[in-house]
Amino acid sequence: MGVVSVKDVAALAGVSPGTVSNVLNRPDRVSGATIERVQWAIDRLGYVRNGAARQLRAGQSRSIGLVVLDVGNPFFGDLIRGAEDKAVTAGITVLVTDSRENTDRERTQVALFEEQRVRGVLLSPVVDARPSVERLRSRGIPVVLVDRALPDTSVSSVSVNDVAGGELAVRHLIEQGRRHIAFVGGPMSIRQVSDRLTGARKAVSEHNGVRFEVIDTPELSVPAGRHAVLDLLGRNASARPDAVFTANDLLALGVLQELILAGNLRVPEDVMLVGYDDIDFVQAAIVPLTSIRQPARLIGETAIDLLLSEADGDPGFAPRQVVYQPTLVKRASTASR
Amino acid sequence: MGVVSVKDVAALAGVSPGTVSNVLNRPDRVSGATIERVQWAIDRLGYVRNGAARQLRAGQSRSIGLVVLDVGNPFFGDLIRGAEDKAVTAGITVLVTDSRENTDRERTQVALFEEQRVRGVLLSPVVDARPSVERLRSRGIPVVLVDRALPDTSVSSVSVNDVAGGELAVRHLIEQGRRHIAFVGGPMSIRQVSDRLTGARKAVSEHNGVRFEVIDTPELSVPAGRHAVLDLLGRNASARPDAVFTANDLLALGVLQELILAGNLRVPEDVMLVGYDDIDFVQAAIVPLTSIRQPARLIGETAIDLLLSEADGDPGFAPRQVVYQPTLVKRASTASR
DNA sequence: CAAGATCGTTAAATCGATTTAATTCAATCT
DNA sequence: AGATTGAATTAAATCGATTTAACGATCTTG
Repeated sequence: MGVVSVKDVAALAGVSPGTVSNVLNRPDRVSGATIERVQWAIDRLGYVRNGAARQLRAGQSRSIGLVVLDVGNPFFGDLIRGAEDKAVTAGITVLVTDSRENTDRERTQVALFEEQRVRGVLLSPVVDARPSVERLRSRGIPVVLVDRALPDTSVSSVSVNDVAGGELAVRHLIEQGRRHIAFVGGPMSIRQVSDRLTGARKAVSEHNGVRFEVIDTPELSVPAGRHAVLDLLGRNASARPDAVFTANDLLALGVLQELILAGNLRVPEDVMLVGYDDIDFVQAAIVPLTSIRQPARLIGETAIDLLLSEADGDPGFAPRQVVYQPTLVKRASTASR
Repeated sequence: MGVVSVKDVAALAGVSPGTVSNVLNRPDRVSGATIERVQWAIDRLGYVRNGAARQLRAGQSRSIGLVVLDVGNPFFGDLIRGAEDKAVTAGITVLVTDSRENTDRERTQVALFEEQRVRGVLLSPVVDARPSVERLRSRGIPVVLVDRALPDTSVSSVSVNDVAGGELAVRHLIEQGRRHIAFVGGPMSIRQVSDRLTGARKAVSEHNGVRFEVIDTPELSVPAGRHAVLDLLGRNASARPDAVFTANDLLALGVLQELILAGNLRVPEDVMLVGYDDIDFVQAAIVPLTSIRQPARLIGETAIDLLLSEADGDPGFAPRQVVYQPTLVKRASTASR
């Protein structure tokens, strides 16, 4: 029993394997009566196409790969949904893997997609996208970078201006009257993090008399945020920042949590707080958080569009770099009385 | 250029394709000198195995499929991570798709995995698991249900006792002195939801003089939670529940948010609140939420273990149903003064 | 009515890697 | 020397679906 192939179906329907294939792929070339007979045989035997064989012949698969930095992060959850929605309408499946912000895993996963001869890859790269991009490119597999652009224009990307986001956040804090700002985030090897920091510095440099400091974290998580705060708690009021900008919302939630637990510092009175990503949860936080919003879903959708147009090989195709602008969403964590 | 195959590698290295394959798969059967020569040719040409061809011959792939109800939900994020961690150690890749709590999507995705001849499928079913399970089973593809068991013992599953979870939550509310409890959740077609409700009813029935009502929601999201509250806000104090138990944390966060925004009802004084899943964010909520914790990561890990042992076809293999017990995590939202 | 066009179908080649059975050649044994 | 063993390698078959070129049958058309 077990494996039912076209041959079996063909035998039962009394036709050749080629005809079965035609029924499946170009029914217009087959007579009505034959279609019915073949369909009946297919149902009878419970036949299911062997994807591997199909793909081997076709040379490419019907799926695309998506490598994200962290499936647990709701920002990527939204991005994935945007991508999937667009992909299904094109009859294509999105296969998701999680690189965990780890270069080795990213490499392994890209290599797997390469072996699978996927139609294309959406990549949210850990550090330097170039090696992975080169690899895929040399094999003729289209790549679109998400949430990150490359300096040159040879590869398509959909990103958000992270420098602008950092600027927005810190400028807002300065406008709210704060003069000692701490940036919490890391590792700096992640481009989004360093870009946001660059933006923050830029905003600081536009004003005189603003102190700025950086607290490096090993990862972008709630616990890392909590840990980063410990350093601040011991200081006396004059040495302590009166505002914190974090590289993402998870960190911000961690910071907030630890401040509340410590009990002697109030948000926003003593410390204002701005996060990044505007995930659903920040508006339900102990103190609703001001955050920088990125159009996650839209990024996913646009990325699929770019990828498919590149994969369909329009002769006049040229890589495009789409850059969305982030927006500031003000909430209680930066409200001045 | 484009496609480099074993043939090209073999030609350049001056050996037969079979030897190249041996170098790749059983290097012990090949002499040292030959290995080196082949490796050199592989590097030189940038050869990458064609997964489809490999799999066609092998009859099965090196990946397993995981269908979750909602990638955006951190509970599944943790589950995915647990599964991936276990899988990589076995050299297997996890392909994730999101059914969006939609039966048609689930069917499509299961069918895709079927075509791909995956090693096995981890399924978190929308409604009735049976059709999908039957299909995969009849094709000899192992299935493990996650976050949901089937009444009979013919299929492996890793789940959490949702009835017990509902009981835990409501019993706690009653012990805290509440006597009018509302359950917020839906759609009831999702087994987890109805099980939690069953547990809640059970706890209610063990005490005299406890009022209980059900507010049905169309989905398990923050907005759905907010919407569900609107009904309660208009009531006067005697008709209003003094405690709410929600089918998951997202709903609870929505409920909390709307109560805070409305302004006239305090948590926990006027309304106590218990959520479900204990996602990271609930401890950073405006009022840290009491919740029912499920060992998400552990579920993912265990599911992979069961799947692999079934796939490896130990002769003495029998399906196992692993049921974990949920635990109550008490926080401010149910603190009595 | 013969020559061509059309339609439905099929036989056979193909995609690329793996595997089995066969072959070669050198080393070991009697 | 002749026979035996063993290791290294190869030729050829195979997995299952798709596709190309060819075929026979029916239908047009001049």
